[in-house]
Parts: sequence; C-alpha cells; structure tokens
Amino acid sequence: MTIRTRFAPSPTGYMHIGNLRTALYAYLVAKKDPEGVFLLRIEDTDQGRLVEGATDIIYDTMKSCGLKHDEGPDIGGDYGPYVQSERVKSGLYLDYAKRLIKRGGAHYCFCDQKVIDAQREELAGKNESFKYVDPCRMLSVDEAEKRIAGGEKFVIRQSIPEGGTTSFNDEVFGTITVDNDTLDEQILIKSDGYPTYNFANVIDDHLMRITDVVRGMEYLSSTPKYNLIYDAFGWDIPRYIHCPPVMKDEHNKLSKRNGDASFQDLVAKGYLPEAILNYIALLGWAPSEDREIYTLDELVQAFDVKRIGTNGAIFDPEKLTWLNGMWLRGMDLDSYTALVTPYIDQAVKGDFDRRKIAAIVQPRANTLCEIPGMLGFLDTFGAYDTSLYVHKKMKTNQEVALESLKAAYTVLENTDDYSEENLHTLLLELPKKLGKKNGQVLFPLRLAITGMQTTPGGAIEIASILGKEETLRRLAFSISLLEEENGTAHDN
RNA sequence: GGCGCGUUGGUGAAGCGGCUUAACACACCGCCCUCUCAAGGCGGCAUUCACGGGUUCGAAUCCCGUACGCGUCACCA
Repeated sequence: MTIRTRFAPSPTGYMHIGNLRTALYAYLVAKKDPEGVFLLRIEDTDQGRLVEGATDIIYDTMKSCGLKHDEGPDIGGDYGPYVQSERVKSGLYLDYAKRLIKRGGAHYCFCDQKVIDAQREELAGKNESFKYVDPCRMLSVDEAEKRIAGGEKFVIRQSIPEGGTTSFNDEVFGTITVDNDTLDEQILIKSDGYPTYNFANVIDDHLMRITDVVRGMEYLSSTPKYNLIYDAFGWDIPRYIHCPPVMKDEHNKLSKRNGDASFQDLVAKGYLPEAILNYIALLGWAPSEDREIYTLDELVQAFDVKRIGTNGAIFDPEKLTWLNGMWLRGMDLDSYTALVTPYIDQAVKGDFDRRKIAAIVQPRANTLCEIPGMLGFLDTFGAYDTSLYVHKKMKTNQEVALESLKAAYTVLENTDDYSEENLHTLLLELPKKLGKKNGQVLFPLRLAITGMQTTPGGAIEIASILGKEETLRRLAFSISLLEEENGTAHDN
C-alpha cells in the first residue's frame, strides 16, 4: 500500500524547531516509499488562536527546507479541501459525529461548562483525580434531538466503554495499553459547531487515506481515544509514529514562549536550511552508519523509523554551529562566494576580489553572520601597537620584523604579479636569503599589512587581496612605524 | 493525584544477553601541521550505563521495585 503521511500544523504562530522536525520525519517516512505522498493540512479549528500570516510562515519554511508536499491547500489534491475551517463549512464533521452517535461511539451533551469546571476545580483542590461522568449519556438520541430542535445549545462527546482496556501499537514506543476507565469523554464537536482537534484529526486522517501518523509524543495518551473512534466507525487504524520532544534543556521543551530560536531565527543567524534540517534529523534519530552529514535526499535513503529514539533530545546550538560549518566548508568556491558576498559586502566596501576573500573565510566561518566581523582589516588600517611583533613561537620582535619588512618591501615592489602563486614563490625565497625562518618573515609581514593580531588568511593571501598599491602603502607605513620607535629608543 | 512514557559522559548517541576493560560525533584538553587565527591530522576524556533487588555460568542489555523527569487528564492543537 502506498504510504501517505501528513504534516498538520495549526497556524498559531511561527514554526518552531520541534514542529519542523515532525514535518521532516513525516516527509521522510512518506518518501521512503517511491510512490509515497506527503501532504500538508492546516488545522485551524480553534478560531480564537489564529494568527495572521502564520500559514505563510509554514509555506515559506517548508519551501526553504525542500520539504515539498504533494497535496495541500496551495496545490490541491484529490482529498481536499486541505484547510479544516473550509471542511467545516460542508458540515462534514457534524455528519460524521452523528454517524458516530448512531454507532454508539458518541452522544449529545447539554451540560453547562461552568458546572463541570466547578467540579473539576473542587476535586483538584482536594488533589483527587477528576473524571467527568456525563449524565447526558443516559439520554436517548430522540430525546436529545428534541431538545436541540427546541434551540438548546449542545456539544457532542465521545462515549467511552465502561471497563476493559484499549491497546495500540506505536512504531517507536511499542505496545501501550490503558484502562478505558482512565479515558475521559472528550468533546468532539464544540458548541460553535466546530470539531475539536481530536475529532477533526481522526476524520481527516481517515478521509485523506493517511497510512502513517507522525506526531509529537504528547499525543501518546490520547491515542487510545482516537482508536476507539476508528473502531466505532469500523475504520482501519493507521500506523503511529510518535516522536519524543526537542528540548531546550533538561526540563523544558523548545518553545517560542522561552524565546527559543525558530527556524527563521536560525536562518537569520547565518545557518543554512540544509544544515538545520540535517541537524534536527539527528535529534531523536540515529543513522545505522557512522555518519552525520546528510542531504535531504540522503536522509530519505538512510531514514528508518525503528531508529527513532524514545527520550527527548536537547537542542545543542554548538553542534549545529559545527555542522553548519561543515556544510559551508563543503561547498565549491563559486557557490560559496555567491552565498557569502552579501556578508562580505557588509564589512568591506573596498574594491577587493570577493572570491579571494571568500576563500580565506571559508575554512574559518561556521555561520554566515560571523563573516563581516572577520574582515574589518581590509577597509581599515592605521596605527597599532608594535609590541604585536613580539611573538615567541615565531621568534620575532620589532628588530627582526623591521629587517624582514624592508626586504619584503623590495620584493613586493619589484613585481606586478600579485597572484597568490607568484607571491608565494617570491616570498618564500626571502627567509632562505635572509637566513631566517618562514615565520620570521611572513608573520611580521601579515601583521604589517593588517595591523591585527589575528586575521583569516596569511600574509600571502592577504597581500594578494589588497593588491600591490595598498600592500606597499601599508608596508611602508609599518616600516616607518618601527623605525620611529627604534629612533626613540636610541634617543633615550 | 490517576494514567502513560522515559532515565547510557556536559550534549547528541551506538549498543538489543557473552565480540564492551561502552562505538562515533559536538564540546573540552594535549600534541602535530602551520606566516597569525582557523581548517586538517593524531591522542586524551563514562572501570561504567539513575538507584536497589532478582533471573543467568554471564546483564547497560531480561524481570520487579524505588527515585527522578516528561507528557496527559481543555468547547488548545
């Protein structure tokens, strides 16, 4: 049978990481089957919680991640509409609820919410467990319908069998059994005529021929209730794949309320969608091979529901950062340059070769946003503390530096070819000639043309970026800086 | 409180009764490479799998209990 999965978010805000991971797993489960279908359904039955623009965020996020759905509100499909509020209009849920009543799986209820709430609170105060025993269950359908005809407000509640147990199998948690007595008679149709999530979900999953239900494990406890509904209708029960939560720390899930990063926040911070997806795939799932870098397509191949873990995984920004760096480093230089140029431009106004700049930055940047901060020295150069020339490991100090710089100046003045290759051959001859170590020449040179203790790239790469004129200008400045100090020292 | 689920290092995790004196990766710490910083290479980092019992010749792996954590018990999804 063709696998069909769905991602069914409610448009109540932004896309958080846990949500996105659920979408990813649902996608992977479907695409594992070459014929598999992954669909998007918008669950907006809570009219009070709708947030403007939230559906667009869902579309945008899925699109930038490459989680392409085969059916959905925007592209249609054979089982639409794919927005629940539109489905409500056809009266579909109410019809099914009535059918369920006929089959004994549900009943009308006229109880006052306030009365139930009061009861609940009272018992909560005594620390006793609450289970509402609905007197309306005893009402006959005829009687109930008469009251409805008389204009009375009503809801439809699920009827739970007395006694007995309900079991179900979950692909990741195994078989779970609960006593029916612990299940409450939840509302299926609200007094505004809308279905609750719990009901709409079952009806839609069935009508949309969903074979594998992928969702967060917070639904584990209500799954038996869903199965009772499936059974009452005589429908096939889907395969369940409940995923453990993505945590912020030991005790809290990632959530917007805590101000935790959303997918878009992470993108804004300079993470690649591919890397984010790759990382969250690894939160709660482990490949069978010893490997961590996966494209979406590779994940489809490698994914196996059996290897989803059972305990919540803490989101580790440090590891994401590392993984993002791996993705960045793995790119070919041309695509990398294209990607990174806007970030280079943030820090560099000068007319320097962006490709060369990209090349020195690529092995060093783990996120795009740290790039501008690395490049300030290209546009800015001025006086600096000459004590920077003292470097024990490089065996340099101001005097060694001055000697090296003067020699380097001559070499750099007498060539017009500032390609890295040429500078490399020329400048590496120098230490030999002077009887010095490479570091005694190149370290001071790098410092002399940047004025910075650390820079991405070395003297050769940077001189090549700066070009002849700017390199010589800075070098001359540094030489005079050192000479001046020497002079002062002698005067004393 | 009832019910359900979970517990391998700072983090993600492998492990499914003997091959484990517990893989791999992030982080951390060393060393190497090296013109700085990175990247890269190499090595170190849990005598131990929440705790207590039990089963077994043998347990991180199976069973029971305890503790702790999470989830759920909404006219939210």
